[in-house]
Amino acid sequence: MKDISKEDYLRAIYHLQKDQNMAIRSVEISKYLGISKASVNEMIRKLAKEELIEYKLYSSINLTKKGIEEAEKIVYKHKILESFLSKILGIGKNKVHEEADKLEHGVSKEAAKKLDKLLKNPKTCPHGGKIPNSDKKACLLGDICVNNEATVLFTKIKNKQTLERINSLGIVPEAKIKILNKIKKGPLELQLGNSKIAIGGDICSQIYVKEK
Amino acid sequence: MKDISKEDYLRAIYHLQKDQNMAIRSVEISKYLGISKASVNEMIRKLAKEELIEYKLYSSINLTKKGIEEAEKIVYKHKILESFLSKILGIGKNKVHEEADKLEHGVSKEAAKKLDKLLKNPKTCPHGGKIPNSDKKACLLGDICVNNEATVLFTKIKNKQTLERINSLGIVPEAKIKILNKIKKGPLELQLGNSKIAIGGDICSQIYVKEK
DNA sequence: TATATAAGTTAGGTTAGCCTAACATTTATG
DNA sequence: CATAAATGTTAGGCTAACCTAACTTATATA
Ligand SMILES: [Mn+2]
Ligand SMILES: [Mn+2]
Ligand SMILES: [Mn+2]
Ligand SMILES: [Mn+2]
Repeated sequence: MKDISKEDYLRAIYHLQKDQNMAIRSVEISKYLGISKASVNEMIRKLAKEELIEYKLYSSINLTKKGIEEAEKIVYKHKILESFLSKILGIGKNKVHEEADKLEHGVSKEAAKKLDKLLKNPKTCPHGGKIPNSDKKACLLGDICVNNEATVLFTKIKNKQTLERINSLGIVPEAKIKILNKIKKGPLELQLGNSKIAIGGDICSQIYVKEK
Repeated sequence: MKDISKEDYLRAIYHLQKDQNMAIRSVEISKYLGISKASVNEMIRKLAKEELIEYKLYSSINLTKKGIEEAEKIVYKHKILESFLSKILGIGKNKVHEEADKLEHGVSKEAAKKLDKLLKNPKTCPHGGKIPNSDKKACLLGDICVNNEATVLFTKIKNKQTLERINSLGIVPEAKIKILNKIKKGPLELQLGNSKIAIGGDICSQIYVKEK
C-alpha cells in the first residue's frame, strides 16, 4: 500500500498546526510520530516538492491549501473510523486511535461517507476533535469578501509574540468571524463574537479559514 | 505497518491451495498477486524459514499447520470485512475485495469479531466463499480418531493423478467425513455421505481436515 | 551580546519488497 | 524418450522509509 507514511505525516502536521495555531517545527513532527529528525527532514522535502507544505531551509513548516485538502481527507477518515470503532463496535476510546491510524490508509472515500451516514454525521470524534468537512476548502482570511462569514482553521504565523497577540484577539481554531470592512492594502475589520477587531493585511495572509 | 506482504501471500496461498485442493506452484502465487516469479521465490523462502509453508528447491508449496492458522486469521478478517462493506455499508460486491485487501491488515481481532457479531455470524462472504472459523485448528486426516467426524480443508497432494483419484472419491474442500475404522499402518475406512471408502495411510497424511 | 542548548541538516547505512535478465530444472508432449 | 515449454532460481539492481553520528544553524538565556 502506497502513501501510508505521507498520509501519517500530513495528519500529524495538520494536528500539530491546528493544536498550536501556528507554523510548526520539524522536531515536533519527529516527537509526534516517533521518527528521527533526519527521517522527518527527508520526508519534509518530499512533501515540499509536492507543494503540500511550505518549507525553507532551517525554517518552520506549514501546510499549503493543497496540503490542507490532502490532510483533511485523511483526518476525516481517521476520525470517522474512530467514531465507528467506538460508537458502533463498542471498542474502548483508548484503543480507537491506534486502530484508525492503520485503517485510515485503506478505507475508501465511499466507505468513509457510508460510515459517516451510519453514524448520523457526527461533528466530533470520540476524543472531542472536530471532524473536518473536506467539501469546504480552506482559504486565507484575506480572500474572504466583506459581509461574509468564516471559521478560523489555523494560522501559519512563525513568531510566538505575534501568535500571542492573535490568540488573545480570539483568532483561534473554530472561531467564527464576519468580515465588516476591507481597506485596500490596509487593515481588515471584523466581527468576532461581540467585539469588533482590526487586523493588518500582512497577518490576514497568515490565517487559514473556511468560508461559511 | 508490518507484515502486509506476508499476510497477502498467506491469503493467496490459502486461497489457491483450497481452490486446487493440492500443493501449489509458485508461478500461481505470482499470477494471483501480480508479483514477479523472482520476488515470489524470495518471499517463499522467508515463509519457509518461519515454518509457515513447506517447500523444497524446485518443488511445490503448501501451508503447514502453523501456516494455515496464520492464513485463516487474515482470510477471516478479509471475508468479514467484505461482508461488512457489502451488507452493512452497501458497497458493490465488485469493489469489496479490493478494499478488504487493504483493510484486512489494519483491523484488529477484536474489531473483526465485533463486525462478525454485527453481521450475525455469516457463514460465507459476499462471493460465496466460506468464512473460516479459526477457533478450530486444522490437523491431518490421519490424526482423527475412530468414530469422530471432520471437514476436509484441502490436501497437500503433489501429483495430479493422485489428486484426481482423491477428488473423485469426494475428498474435496468442505466434504464431511466420519472415521469408521483405522488399521495400524494400513488404510483408513471412512464414511463420506452415503458411501464408505478406504484410503491408504500415506494419503491420510496429505489431507488437512478440521475436527467437528 | 556571548555562549549553551535546541533544532535542523548531511553523510552514510540498513531493510523490505519489489524488479529484469539470464540461467537451471522440471514437466509436458510429439 | 528427446526436446520444447513451463517453472523455478540466481544475480544484480532499485526505491521508500527508516536509522545513527557528526555537523551546522538558530534560539534562548545568562
Ligand atoms: Mn486519533
Ligand atoms: Mn496512519
Ligand atoms: Mn475477497
Ligand atoms: Mn491485503
